[in-house]
Amino acid sequence: MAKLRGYESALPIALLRAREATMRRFKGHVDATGLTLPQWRVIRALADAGPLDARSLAERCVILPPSLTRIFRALEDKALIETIEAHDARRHTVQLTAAGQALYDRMSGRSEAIYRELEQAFGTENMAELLRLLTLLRETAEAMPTGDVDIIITK
Amino acid sequence: MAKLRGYESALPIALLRAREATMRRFKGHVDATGLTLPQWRVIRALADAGPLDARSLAERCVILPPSLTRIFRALEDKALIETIEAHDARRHTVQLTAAGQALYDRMSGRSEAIYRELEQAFGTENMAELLRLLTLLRETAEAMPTGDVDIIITK
DNA sequence: TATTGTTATACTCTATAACTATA
DNA sequence: TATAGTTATAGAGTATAACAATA
Repeated sequence: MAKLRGYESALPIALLRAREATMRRFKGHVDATGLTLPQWRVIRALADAGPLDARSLAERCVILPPSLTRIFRALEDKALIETIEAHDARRHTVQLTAAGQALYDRMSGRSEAIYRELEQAFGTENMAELLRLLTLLRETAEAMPTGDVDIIITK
Repeated sequence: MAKLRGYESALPIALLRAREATMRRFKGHVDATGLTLPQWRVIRALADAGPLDARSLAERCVILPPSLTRIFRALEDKALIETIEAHDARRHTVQLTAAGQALYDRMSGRSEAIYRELEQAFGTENMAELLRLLTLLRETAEAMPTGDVDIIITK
């Protein structure tokens, strides 16, 4: 049996470790808000895109629906988001409150500074290329058949 | 206050989403072993590098020490790893058992096939470049001062 | 009937501090 | 004294299935 590529260069692990090393730089900054990282992703996604429903947030923030339900509750308790009524009453759509937007605004300057520092050390071109490849990889993987298909077919 | 780069292109989020999309392809495969993803990372790291102590595994597998203690217990209960005595009795060093190696061998062929399929769709050059950049990013981030320094200094 | 979320439930991981053992 | 792990503990996320409400 052939040995797998070296552990260090296995793709999912390289992604995990790169993320861990990067996040470490932002972590204390997010901790200071009293939010967890998934909660912060929700705030940020809403700041970027405006009101979103649960499905969109679950996908963009990589959070499962049951977790998202709890996160909605936590963020509404903190008055950082609020539910708005949608045309389709099945959809749970939320948006930032003024307080949520203010929190985001306070954070964004510092986040940007951390990012610029990292970008400078890593190289502007490297960063641009990495972001391009990460997006392309995601789109490629999402476009591929799931691999569970054969199980479904054999039923 | 300047708006952050778009949510989609934020580095930690791009890393997370790329990993999620990639892992989805391997997930069912790992599930079939009855191991969790962190447990599987430990098996794989040991298969790649031979006996390792807790500190090395925690770092390579991105697992906190308390989690690792439990994972050692779970994998020893399954007889996939075993503890070996080290020169420094403080160190908890483990290695794969024959059963652990056999499990890894059974998995590696299928893992490699999934990887090749993804690599083909993504492009061999893209994959090589992405892995290079991920490693460089991690090394760059790890080499930078932690950013907590100013807090320490101000005390 | 299909879709959108929520609830229920069990398990694992995260995270921090305190503690034990060894060097 | 410093280091390596483990234990303790609280909390959050993961994951699946079952359910409720709406389309």
